[in-house]
Amino acid sequence: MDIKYDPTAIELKWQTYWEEKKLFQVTEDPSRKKYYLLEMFPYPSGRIHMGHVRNYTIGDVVARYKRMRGYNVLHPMGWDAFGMPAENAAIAKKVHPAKWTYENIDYMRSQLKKMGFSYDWDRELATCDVDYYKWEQLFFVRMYEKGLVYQKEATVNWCPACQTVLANEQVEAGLCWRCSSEVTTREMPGWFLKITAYAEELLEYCDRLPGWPERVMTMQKNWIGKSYGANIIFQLENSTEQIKVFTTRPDTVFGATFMTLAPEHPLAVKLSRGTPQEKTVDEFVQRVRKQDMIARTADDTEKEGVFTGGYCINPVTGARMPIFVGNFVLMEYGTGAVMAVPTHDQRDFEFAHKYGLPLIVVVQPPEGGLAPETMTAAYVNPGIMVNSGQFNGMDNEQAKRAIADYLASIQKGALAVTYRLRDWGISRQRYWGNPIPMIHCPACGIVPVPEKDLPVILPLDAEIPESGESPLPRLESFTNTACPKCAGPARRETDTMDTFMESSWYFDRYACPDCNTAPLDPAKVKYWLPVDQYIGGIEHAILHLLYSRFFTKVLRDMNMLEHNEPFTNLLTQGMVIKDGSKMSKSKGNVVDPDDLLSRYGADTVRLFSLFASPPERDLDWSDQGVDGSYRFVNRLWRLFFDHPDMIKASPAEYDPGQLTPELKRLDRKIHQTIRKVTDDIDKKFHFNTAIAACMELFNLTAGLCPVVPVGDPGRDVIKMAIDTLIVMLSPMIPHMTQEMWATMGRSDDLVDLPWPKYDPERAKEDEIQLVIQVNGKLRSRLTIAVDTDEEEIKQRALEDEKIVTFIGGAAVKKVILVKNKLVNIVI
RNA sequence: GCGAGAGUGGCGGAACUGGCAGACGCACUGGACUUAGGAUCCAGCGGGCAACCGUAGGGGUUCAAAUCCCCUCUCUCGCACCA
Repeated sequence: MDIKYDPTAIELKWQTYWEEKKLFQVTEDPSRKKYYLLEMFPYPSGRIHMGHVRNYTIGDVVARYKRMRGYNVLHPMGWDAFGMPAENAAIAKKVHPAKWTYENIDYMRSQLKKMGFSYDWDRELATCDVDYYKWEQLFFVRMYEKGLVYQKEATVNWCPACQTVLANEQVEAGLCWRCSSEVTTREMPGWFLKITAYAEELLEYCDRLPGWPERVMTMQKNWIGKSYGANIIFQLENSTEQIKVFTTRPDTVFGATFMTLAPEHPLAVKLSRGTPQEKTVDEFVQRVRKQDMIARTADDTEKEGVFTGGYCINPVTGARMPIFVGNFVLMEYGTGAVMAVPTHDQRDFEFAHKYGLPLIVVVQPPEGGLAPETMTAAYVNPGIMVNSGQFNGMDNEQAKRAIADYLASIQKGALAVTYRLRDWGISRQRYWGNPIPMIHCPACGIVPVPEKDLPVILPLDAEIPESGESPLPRLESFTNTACPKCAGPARRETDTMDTFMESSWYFDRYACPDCNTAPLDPAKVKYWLPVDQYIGGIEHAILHLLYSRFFTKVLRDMNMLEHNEPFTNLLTQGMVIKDGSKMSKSKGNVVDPDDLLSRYGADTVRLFSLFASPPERDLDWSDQGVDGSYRFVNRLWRLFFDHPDMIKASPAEYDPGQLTPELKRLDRKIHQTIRKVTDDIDKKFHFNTAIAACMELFNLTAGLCPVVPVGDPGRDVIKMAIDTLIVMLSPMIPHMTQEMWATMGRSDDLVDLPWPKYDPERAKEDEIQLVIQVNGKLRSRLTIAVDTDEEEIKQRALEDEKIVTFIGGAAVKKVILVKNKLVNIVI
């Protein structure tokens, strides 16, 4: 027949067919098991990159595979469409963020379609659509009513390049998560979501998500950072005021000899008022607070502090403790005040030495001998209580509880738990985002926009100034409004929401994208959610995944949905790298999907993305490797189209018992390959080994094809092998396999074909190459029938010519036989 | 520093529960076909002439170790003054 493989034509043909037939459109069907497969939706930056190609190819194979396994598969796609780059483009290219965004979406959608992904495009959504973001405003107002939203003046992370506030999660090692600029701090009002109200549940459920990678769970647990300890109250000297501290070491309170406050602590400056230290303290506090996040949290920043002039009283010893301000104490954690126990905390130890403060040992190691004069470092291991009144002699672990109880009895403290997790600051001083539906009234204060007045529409007639600042505060048509309570003149909030808000519930909305009476349709959400398999990059291990878990719980508590966790299984795929590093313009190692598509077609690109490495590992992009995949695809094509009899309909049934040995081998290989491919995809998503197995089957088939003449009954086995390959490879290379299928005159769509089954009997080997070892070293082989009698095997092994020479005259000490594997003769 | 993961040919990567190390692919070498080959097909391909040696290095357990245990080294990722 000699038909040249022309991927572009074939791919367009089938993509059009799929689209016109709406083959991937799905609806709820209670009679079938659903499977919700989701890949993280992209930011519409302009064009898709290789990371998307890989992520979405992996997802598409799983979606198509599950569908062939009989599931009703939901596989949607959309756009995370609010965000800074649109504003940057507006300045650089003089194009409105909306126009820029929607044009990008159009182009990227066409790219995804060219890849042949099986999305239900009818569910497509863009988060910058009013019909999407208006519901988020409703959530916001309801959360406000539930006390989960509040505004406060706070020290916030500020990215000078993005000119906006960042949440704690969005600062990575002191740098902005998006642009890597150094983050500074600022005092400003902002809106916060009370994610801390869910800290305990978020933590607890970490252990109930067995389908998540261990390391993601660990990162989330560490981020939430639960610590057990106690709060302890210290009375100020000559004052009724108190300082509360949190400590994980209540057992060491008898050794607390001074106090350290965060520079932001209200008492820090107050205590020095009217003392000789006033000026020093003010200067110190000012200096530390001005430092950026990096300098302040860097490893090598020296611990320093100043005396405030104030004292407090140790509640158990009555000792007078000087109060310091220290640069290493964080206002955000605990209470912003630390009781310092220099003998049992390394930081306090160093601080005490620097400023000549007293040391009292209160936990003595089992071997004893710990004394303040000879200590070179804090002792932080377990031990026996000393210098601690009635607690002396107690094991220090027990003393934690005992001392906390004692403090409670004298009303000076209690057991306490503290989390590292902070509330989520969601205010962004940006234009291209979801407006926060709040109104500031000079008379009534903060008033939420009533639900009936929602949505607050982001005005599209705004122009972004050269400076990059948000135009909203100066846009009077937007800011001027009437107070919903008193009808007096009022001003709209001009901050917009963090774009992570939109990505925290888009997966719910996919279940009911057209619902226009409510954000979510409970019945549809109940059918589809939670997501069975979520796939995306590890870079969202905390950010997006933690926020989404939080949102799910909030929406659950608003009775919008019923499940507790959004993603049952999570696959974090590795990066696509080239020449040893991540693809980037500056390195000049970027591979453009469009180039690949025009040169090789989608099937080859998909195949290589899957074949080059298992999904969770980084993928090393290799141009020559792509050639290899292209070669395989061509060989498959030719084996089919170069043999006219292959093109004819289905193979006839044949009796495997009647086959020649070599064809029987092929029949066996077919069944073994189905088993292997099914296992690899189902259990581990290891497409690379699944494809390798298909290649093996192909190689065997192609080798046999010329030696089994047309008309020979054996052709049916060959035909069966090709048929099976087409079906099994169809999730990976859907276009060409469908073309081959149709060429055979078959009218079914491969996506709806049942996944092939294997016959375990036919997959069984009847002969085994048994390995014979002498003292654990390979010396000979023996071909035996499966399940040959053990004695017979031993006998034959010992009689083997090579083995006889190896053993020589030596006495055989032992013969170990591993069934159907090997014989090891020990001499 | 703490925590997690990884280290296998020239390269990407295979190897079930300890049982033939290197599947599959790339690169490379030789050959065939050819005006030509960056197409295709066939053969070879860890090192060593060999005995043998080989899964980062060293020790151990075992009849048998890439796989289990101990020590060391290297790389990647995460956390990093969290009281």
